Amino acid sequence: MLSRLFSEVLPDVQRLAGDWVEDNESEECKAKEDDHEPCHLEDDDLDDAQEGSSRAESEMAGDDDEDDEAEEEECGDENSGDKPKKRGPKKRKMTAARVERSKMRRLKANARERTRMHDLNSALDNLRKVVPCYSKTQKLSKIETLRLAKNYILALGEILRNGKRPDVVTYVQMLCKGLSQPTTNLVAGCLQLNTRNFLTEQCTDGARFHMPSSPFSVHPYPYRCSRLSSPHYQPGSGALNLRGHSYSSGYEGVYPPGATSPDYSSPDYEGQPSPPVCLNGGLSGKQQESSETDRNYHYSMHYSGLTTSRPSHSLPFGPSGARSGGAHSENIPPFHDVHLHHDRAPPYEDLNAFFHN
DNA sequence: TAGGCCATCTGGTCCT
DNA sequence: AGGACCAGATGGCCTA
Repeated sequence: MLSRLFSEVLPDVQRLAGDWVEDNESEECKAKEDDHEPCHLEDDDLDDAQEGSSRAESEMAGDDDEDDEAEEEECGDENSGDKPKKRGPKKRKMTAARVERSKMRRLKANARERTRMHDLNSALDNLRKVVPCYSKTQKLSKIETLRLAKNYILALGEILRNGKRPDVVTYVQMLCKGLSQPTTNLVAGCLQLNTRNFLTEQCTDGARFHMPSSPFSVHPYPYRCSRLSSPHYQPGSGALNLRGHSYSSGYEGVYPPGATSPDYSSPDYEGQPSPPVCLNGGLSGKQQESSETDRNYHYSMHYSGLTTSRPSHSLPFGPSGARSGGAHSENIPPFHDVHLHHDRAPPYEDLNAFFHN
């Protein structure tokens, strides 16, 4: 909470800090003018910064008391011995003023670097929002976000090349290639949730869902995982293991819910959180740990402006967050705000149309 | 406590 | 000359 607040406020703070640095610099300039010293950085300052930063650092510690009279003093002491004189520009001692300027440069550079990293992170956040699984509370790590994004691109490219939709399992496998087990479980869990949501919606509500944007094909047979069909299968305990081809629950061979796709062609689309499917509800780990019969997950589904609640929705996935990891970590986030994006894949028809244009 | 992830600082390099 | 970019170091936080 604090960190989020901090991150939101930080840019402003940084701007303020930047102003502060600027102000300090100008104040410093005033001080230097008072001392008859030019406030602009001199060549030797740059030299100090570029060739002797470490030296500056070391001298920063102790030379602060040095007065400016010594500034023009050459470093003759180090050459006073038998050692041959060093070539190159003569190094000047770090005066207090130069140390201050060096500090200021460093502060400004730090602020720039922070801003740069924040920009990078916000771009990464935008990327998180457009890859198939998105959660505000359980963010994918940076590296996993990049891997998933790469897989997503490759999967979509594969769809384009083959001209046909992959089945869900294949799609999940493509997406999860190279991902860590927790992330694999998270993504697969998201996809399966999506699938199951659709089932529930359709069966209990008769809701009319279209899946124009789903890249999935109907699986020729209801997929049953080995674990599910195994007598040893314990509901709720099954970790998805896509790499081992052990899936904890059935991909029922249906389309996941499609949704009103955002206008990706819109220039102002910047990876807004996907509106189509939003899972809310008590899916936190602690709740799920309560009991087997308590695994009646309530969630609401936002779909084209429609919000419904569905009780008694059983999940074969265990609880835990993206960071929980572990052999049985199903890495299912609390689902307070999980957004599923795979339905954002371009409609097959659209892809074809695009292909033939 | 170890390991993963992250933010930040820092110095070096390259570019304009 | 200054900024962007990069990579290493460091310390904090969180979870198993």
